[in-house]
Amino acid sequence: MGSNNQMEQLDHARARWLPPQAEEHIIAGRSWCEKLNQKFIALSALIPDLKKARKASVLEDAVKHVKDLQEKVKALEEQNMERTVESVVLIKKSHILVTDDGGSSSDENNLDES
Amino acid sequence: MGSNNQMEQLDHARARWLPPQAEEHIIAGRSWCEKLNQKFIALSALIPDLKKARKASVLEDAVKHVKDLQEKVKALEEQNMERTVESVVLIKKSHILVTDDGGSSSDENNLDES
DNA sequence: ACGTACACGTGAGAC
DNA sequence: TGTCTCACGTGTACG
Repeated sequence: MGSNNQMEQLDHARARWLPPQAEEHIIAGRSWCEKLNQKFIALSALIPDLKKARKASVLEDAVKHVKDLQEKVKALEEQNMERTVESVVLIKKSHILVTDDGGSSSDENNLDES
Repeated sequence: MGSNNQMEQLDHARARWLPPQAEEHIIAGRSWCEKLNQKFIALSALIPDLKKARKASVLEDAVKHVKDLQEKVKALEEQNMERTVESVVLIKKSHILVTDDGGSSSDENNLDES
């Protein structure tokens, strides 16, 4: 039988011969891909309620989550400022009550709480 | 020009003929890749101080940024709780001062400010 | 000249 | 079934 040609070597599993340089290129490409995948996994681990293990979903949900967190930070900062103001107002009020010297002649110290 | 054989078609720019099915597969693969790239861009737009426009950097810095934001949220929540407690204490104190019924019979209302 | 980063073609598997 | 998703090989470009 005359089947001992090159085709015998490069059959079922892409085992064809390559110059060592090209093989390193192949390995470089593969490990780059694997590295990216690890980072995808690392990112997806930080995202709550990740439905689908798809790359597109990881990126999409990462965007949503970052936006949510930034909103949350903003809301908390505002709330925090309110609380600070409230404390200051209360302290001032206490001071007024303690020293008993406030509010009789001025109209800007009309402090009401809701 | 007598060179109108198939070689004319598949010359310099991979313009070889393909069955329509395979061509759709090619287009599917390409648009999937483009879609991912758009999401990469969308994510990188949310990340401050992104040095390099590399996919690996986007994923890495996204992880860092999410962690930073989560820490920030936690810190703000704690601070907010402190402020809330402070306000409550001040309100209670004010109430005591106003109603003037505190401290004489109970030892747990010993509120001091520093 | 070598390594890194990437887009695309493509085969395979999932749904 | 046809579509979607992905890993990998590979050509290309940049440093």
